[in-house]
Amino acid sequence: MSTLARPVRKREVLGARSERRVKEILGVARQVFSENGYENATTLDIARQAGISEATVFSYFTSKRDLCMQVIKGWYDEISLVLEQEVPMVEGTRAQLHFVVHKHLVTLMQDGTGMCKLVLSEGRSADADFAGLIAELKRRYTAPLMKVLAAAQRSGEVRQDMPLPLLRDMVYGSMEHVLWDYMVNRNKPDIATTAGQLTDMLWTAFVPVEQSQQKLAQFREDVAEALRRLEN
Amino acid sequence: MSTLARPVRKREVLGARSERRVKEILGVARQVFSENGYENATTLDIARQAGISEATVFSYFTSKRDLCMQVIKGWYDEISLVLEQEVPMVEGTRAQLHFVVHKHLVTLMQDGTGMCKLVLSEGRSADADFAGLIAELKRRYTAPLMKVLAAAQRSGEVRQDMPLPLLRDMVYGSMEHVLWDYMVNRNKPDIATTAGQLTDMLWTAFVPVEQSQQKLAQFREDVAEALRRLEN
Amino acid sequence: MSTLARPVRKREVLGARSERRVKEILGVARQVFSENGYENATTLDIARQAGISEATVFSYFTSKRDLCMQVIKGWYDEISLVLEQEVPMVEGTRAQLHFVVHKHLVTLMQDGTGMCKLVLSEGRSADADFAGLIAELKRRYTAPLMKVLAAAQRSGEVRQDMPLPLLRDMVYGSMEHVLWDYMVNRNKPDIATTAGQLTDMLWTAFVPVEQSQQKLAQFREDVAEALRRLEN
Amino acid sequence: MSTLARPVRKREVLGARSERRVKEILGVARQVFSENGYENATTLDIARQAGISEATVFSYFTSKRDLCMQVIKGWYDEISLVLEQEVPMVEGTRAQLHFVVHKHLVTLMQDGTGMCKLVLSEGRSADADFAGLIAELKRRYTAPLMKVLAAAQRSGEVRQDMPLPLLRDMVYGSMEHVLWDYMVNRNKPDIATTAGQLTDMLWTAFVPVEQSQQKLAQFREDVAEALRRLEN
DNA sequence: AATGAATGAGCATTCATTCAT
DNA sequence: CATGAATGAATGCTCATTCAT
Repeated sequence: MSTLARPVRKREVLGARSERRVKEILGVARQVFSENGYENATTLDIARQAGISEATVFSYFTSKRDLCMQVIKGWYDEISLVLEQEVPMVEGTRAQLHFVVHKHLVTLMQDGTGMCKLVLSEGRSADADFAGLIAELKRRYTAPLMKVLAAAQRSGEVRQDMPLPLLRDMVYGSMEHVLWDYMVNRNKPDIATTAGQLTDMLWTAFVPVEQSQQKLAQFREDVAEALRRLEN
Repeated sequence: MSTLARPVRKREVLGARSERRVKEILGVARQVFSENGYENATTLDIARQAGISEATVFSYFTSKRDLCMQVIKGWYDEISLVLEQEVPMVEGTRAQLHFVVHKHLVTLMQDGTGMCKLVLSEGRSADADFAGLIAELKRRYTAPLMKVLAAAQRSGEVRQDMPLPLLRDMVYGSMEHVLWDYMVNRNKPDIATTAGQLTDMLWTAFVPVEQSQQKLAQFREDVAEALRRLEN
Repeated sequence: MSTLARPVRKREVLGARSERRVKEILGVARQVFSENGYENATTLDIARQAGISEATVFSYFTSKRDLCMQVIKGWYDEISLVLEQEVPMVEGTRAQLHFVVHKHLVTLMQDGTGMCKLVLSEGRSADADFAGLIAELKRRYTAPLMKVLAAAQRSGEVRQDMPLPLLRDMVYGSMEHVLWDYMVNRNKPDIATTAGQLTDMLWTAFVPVEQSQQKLAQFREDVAEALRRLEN
Repeated sequence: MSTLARPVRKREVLGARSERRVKEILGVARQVFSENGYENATTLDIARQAGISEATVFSYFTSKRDLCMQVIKGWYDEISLVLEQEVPMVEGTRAQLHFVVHKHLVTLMQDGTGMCKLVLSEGRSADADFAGLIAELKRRYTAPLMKVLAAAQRSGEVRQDMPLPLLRDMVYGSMEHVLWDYMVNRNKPDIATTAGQLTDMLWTAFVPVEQSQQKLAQFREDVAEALRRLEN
């Protein structure tokens, strides 16, 4: 099942020209895969759009699946790198959350929804390797925000009674559905506005409740206590 | 809406036996499609698992696509019906939100997430009909909650400065990611707990900020006033 | 290969109701076959248009091929019968030729070219039985004209230096192409006019040459003889 | 004219080897199609007989239909070219008619009548493209004779009171039936003889009636006059 | 290094035909 | 007598992948 150790001779040592080729192919493949999805994209299509032969594609990548995985990995690496570098430059937890949300929406929206579809749809696949890799990439991609939220939880700036993964799911899940809506219904919302609104609500949800309902509860407790004393 | 008018050999469902067959096939197909996705599922596989010939499958469904659409529709119809009936029986907006969240998680979790995958993956598809149908089904499925939230917005119980679709996206998006997590990492969370936490945060996010704070302030004011009078 | 002696029980003894059924089916089948050709006609289509089930069709006819053969035979029988009865009622060889030509064109043209196509196209088929039957039917169909021409040849009214089959081929071949033209190009000529012109030319071709060129040749011979004598 | 713009895997013929392959396949296909007719010929059969895989066939031809069309076109092109070149080399209208008739009979007879069957049978077909192409090819094929006849009509050498298409139909229709006879009954006539007889009759039918009779009368007159003078 | 050429393995779909009821 | 139901056997067509040159 695993695609290791085939007796096929594939290029391993990459010269400068080779490297350029690889990038060329990856570029085209990203486009083709994101436009058609994994199953409906064809290696021929990729080769033709890259101006090379199918055989050449297969001399740089062991299989269609391999190529697709590299495409996805490349995309994640790029965007992850950006987040890793830029998130720390933003000050304040809320601002960082906003930054991540905004960046995510902008990036996936401008990509024409292609990569979004690809990652979301093909992220599963019966193939375990595939799914595993994606999970790992996703972990790296969401790490910057996770770090921020974790720290905020430790400092008490964010609710501590909620599991961190749940917070993450709320952030990325919400955005994903927004994007999905855009993809399917083709009605592009104003990114800045949506990012603002989303951040607003998310932050409201994340902030410790003692600042609102919990405080109320506490106060209610105090009053109850006062009443008890009073009755006595 | 778009089925061709060819002299199709498709049987109209008439007798009781037919109906059973259709359900049988739909059942198997749901399984196969949700396990492998549309593209990787084969009609032969479905036929074999149903213990019938491929031809028989095609005598009840005009095409693979048709079959898949009916599978998805059937699944949505089931769950939509439940929601439509039960949501109104729950009292209070927050409780209704909690009910929907809990139901959704339970249903998809116990379904092995297969249908979830299928719907999410095939929701796009190059085919317009397909995507259109799914969009419609989704609309019906989310309608009960949407009604609740809309009413709550009108009554001021829920923030009015946020677009309704965004609220919906937060609810369903968050849940989807939770399920995704489960699917990929196979770590099944406690559904009741997760549903509670999610509802908690969502509700916090939805409730008008001023309202909760105002309420708090008002309450504090009232109590303070009462205390003053009492002490006097 | 031959379709004899299958253990299948087919209806043999036909009651009055059965006979009606057979005719009904044959009527519909003629339509369907002539509209779509043998290969593209389906037994389902025939059954549906006859308002019965496929199974019923197969209880009256052993196979699709059988049905088609009977259709063709029925058509030929009808038109042959007419010719056999009416041709002798026309007086004069030329008039009889004209009658046959006109009848043939009218019949095939009004039939919407369907049967024409069917007979002409499916007349061959890899099946020897099929082709054999058609040949026989054709023989009967062309017999009336053949008789007329044969008699005319014997009486010297028609050239005797041409094989009778060749005369027949000219008559039916010419007409067939005229019909073909109509079928493909959809430009319907005036039947009466075309029949007249065709008869005119055919008759001119059939009439003994001594009445024209042969007479001339004879005359030339005479003159040559005279010249010879003169030179002597 | 009507080939789809899908990302077809069809090879463009480039090298010498490709060209050979194409011809190889076309050769086999001509055989298979003409033996079994379009519907009963299978791509697998063609591939096997060509000693290659089905996939290879489909890499040179977009579809079965495409392949068949090319076969027919190829055949027509060959024979059309010959006629276009050789007919003008023959002198005299009658001789040209004879040449075309003879050539046609020889060609189709030696071809085993397979192509004849194919063209006749598939000339219609529900497919408009197909029928259209064949009509065009037929037009080209019959053009040389048509030109000859048209000129002859203009010069008065051939009857002007008959539509040109009718003349054509008589020529090709007659021949077709002769071939049909051969095909079905397997009695091969002597081609030269048949060609002569057919030409004789056709020419008799085409030549203006008055002309031949007038010529005869004129000739008789002239000779009589000469004789009178001579005798005096 | 690059590719033209070839293909094995599938897959959805069709349809004449059978048979239990 | 009629048929609903079921199917075996084909068939056209696709595509990732290999390999000699």
